[in-house]
Amino acid sequence: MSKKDRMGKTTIYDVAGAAKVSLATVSRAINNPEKVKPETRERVLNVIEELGYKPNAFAKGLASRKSTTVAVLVPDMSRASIAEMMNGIADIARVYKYSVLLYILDEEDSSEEEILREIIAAQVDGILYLNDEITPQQYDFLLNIEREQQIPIVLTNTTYHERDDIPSVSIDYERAGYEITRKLIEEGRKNIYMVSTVRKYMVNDLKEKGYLRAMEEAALTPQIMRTSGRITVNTEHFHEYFKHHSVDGIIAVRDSIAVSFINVARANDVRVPEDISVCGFQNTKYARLSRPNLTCVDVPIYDIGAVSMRVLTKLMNQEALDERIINLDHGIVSRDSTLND
Amino acid sequence: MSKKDRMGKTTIYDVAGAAKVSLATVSRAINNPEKVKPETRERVLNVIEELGYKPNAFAKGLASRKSTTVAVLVPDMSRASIAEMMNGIADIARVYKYSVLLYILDEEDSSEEEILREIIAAQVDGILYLNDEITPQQYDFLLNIEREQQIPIVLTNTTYHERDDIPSVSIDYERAGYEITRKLIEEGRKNIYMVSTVRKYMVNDLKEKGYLRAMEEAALTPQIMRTSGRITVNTEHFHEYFKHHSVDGIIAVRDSIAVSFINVARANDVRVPEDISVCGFQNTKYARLSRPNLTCVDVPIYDIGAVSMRVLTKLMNQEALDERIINLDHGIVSRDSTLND
DNA sequence: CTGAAAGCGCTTACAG
DNA sequence: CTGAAAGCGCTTACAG
Repeated sequence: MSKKDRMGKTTIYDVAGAAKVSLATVSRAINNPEKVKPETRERVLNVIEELGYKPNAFAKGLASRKSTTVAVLVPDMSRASIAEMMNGIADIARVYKYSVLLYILDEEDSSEEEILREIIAAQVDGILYLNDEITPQQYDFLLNIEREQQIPIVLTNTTYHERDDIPSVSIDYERAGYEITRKLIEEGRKNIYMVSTVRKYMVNDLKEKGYLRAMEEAALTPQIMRTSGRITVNTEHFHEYFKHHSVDGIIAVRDSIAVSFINVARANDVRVPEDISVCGFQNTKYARLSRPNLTCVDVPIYDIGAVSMRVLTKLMNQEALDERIINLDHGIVSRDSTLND
Repeated sequence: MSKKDRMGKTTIYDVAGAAKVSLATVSRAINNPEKVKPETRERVLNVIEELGYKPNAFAKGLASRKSTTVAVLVPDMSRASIAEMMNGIADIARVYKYSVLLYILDEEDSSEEEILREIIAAQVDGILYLNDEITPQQYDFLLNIEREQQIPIVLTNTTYHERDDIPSVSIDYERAGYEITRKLIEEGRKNIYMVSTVRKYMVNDLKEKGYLRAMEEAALTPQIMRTSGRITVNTEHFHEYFKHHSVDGIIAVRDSIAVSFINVARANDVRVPEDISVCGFQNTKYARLSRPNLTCVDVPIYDIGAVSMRVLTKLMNQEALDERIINLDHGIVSRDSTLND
């Protein structure tokens, strides 16, 4: 009988039998190798290899009360940042042998609370929370889960004001907003608008704050225009703007919004970057496919995912964290949609 | 003690005690309501509600040998199509109360086999396989899993030649390739190139087949250029092409490749669509952000995800399938990168 | 329609 | 360093 033929059906008893030890020893050889004599360990491990044995995850979870599973709670998956973050999360999860349960928040599906209950029932060891529209109630609910259920949580790519009750991994969006605004100011731009979203995302809030700070410092009038994320809606909205406002700088909270804006500008015979500087946030593929190429804040999305998963593993192991609000470094990529003297 | 305070810690014994029945009855009230007297059921269900009881997923999985969990195996998550498919999958999974375990195939991480073993150990009830680079060995391995482990599998957004041993949900990419090629031929294009990928994806293979069929039918010489998916590499590659070839039509297997091509064309003073028609596949955001807007095959990505999850639920319930190779309808969106008389 | 009991495949004190 | 045994929280024949 080849390995394949009973792949996955082998139990710990089979291994114990074949290795002529008790099942307790098999368990130890796997989970606490240092507690079993090298020869025995060797023998057991060989049998495991030979039989293609994989512990039954349910039995293990039930007995140990640990699942080696984490839940990742995300809003709409098709946002470019989320997908790339998942890559970072999955890679690190794999290194630390955690499985990833994916929960996608549905627009209509009102109840995030219900999903969190599900997550708890699933007995996950930790939660990665990627939703950056956090209300005070949601924050409290999360905090309650962390405290009562003893399930560690990490906020990924967002922070909640300055609170560190729940650790977070992100970049300093306020500073990034400030820096990119400074850049346009130094180019000599005066009428710099920030194009943000109608919906209130924590991260966009921070970008706005940084923008406001830079504008005020420079004694310029800040102007925030709010738009939906949808291309057609934005397009119309921007057309309207060109009729009624004079603008020479645009900072969009997302690359794709910046690209939409560039398209409308050119359709209105406004030259980018001669007449107007445009920049975005994230450094996605959109930025490189746009003409002119988009200047933007470079957000290390993959790393944010990876690091937050790493932080979560530490929490799950009861290890102490050096800092609870972790801001990774970001950059600014200067391309052709700004003046860059 | 409020509901929240022990959310998730309540066991079936607590419920049984409070409802004054045995745990067997509680279990039945949940899983086979018709087997318990209405009054009793009512009482039990009320207690469950009151205590905020959620069955422990591990105990349930261990005892029942069913996990109500499906594994989704995907290549690189950041491909636009994958993310959107996940939305469809997650929505339907939620409707049928399945949890989704996410497994991302790593470039370096050679061993897909190893991951599949993990998936089996996780005791999933079904597998959605979204990887469209299938080798004969991989197909056999999957088939073996389906047979030996009795785990239903569905191929999502791909098919394997014409085999239906493993059901698949996709669109008819061969036909789509044919149709989009016909479109350019009808515009009067003669030197139509297909830009495909270096790596061999099943779906791109099918697109190529359709392209070849249309070209041969029209007695035109088919020319396939293979490129990587990476923007910088493509850009250089395309520049080279303009020097040495005369081209008046381009069908790219992905929107983003088409957009790269448009950019290079314009940089070489080739007008789109006057001098050359360009089209892509998928109808992503790239297509709408590009200038000119990109004509492309419209692939119902969300639906492909949703339907394949639905098909999987049927298989997991031992329901019969009307057809094992399901091709959803696709469309062609005519925009400004082609002539569209 | 309901309950007592075995069993799912592990982990983990407890002895030795 | 190793084994016997209890227990994790459910499901499911089997009786009644």
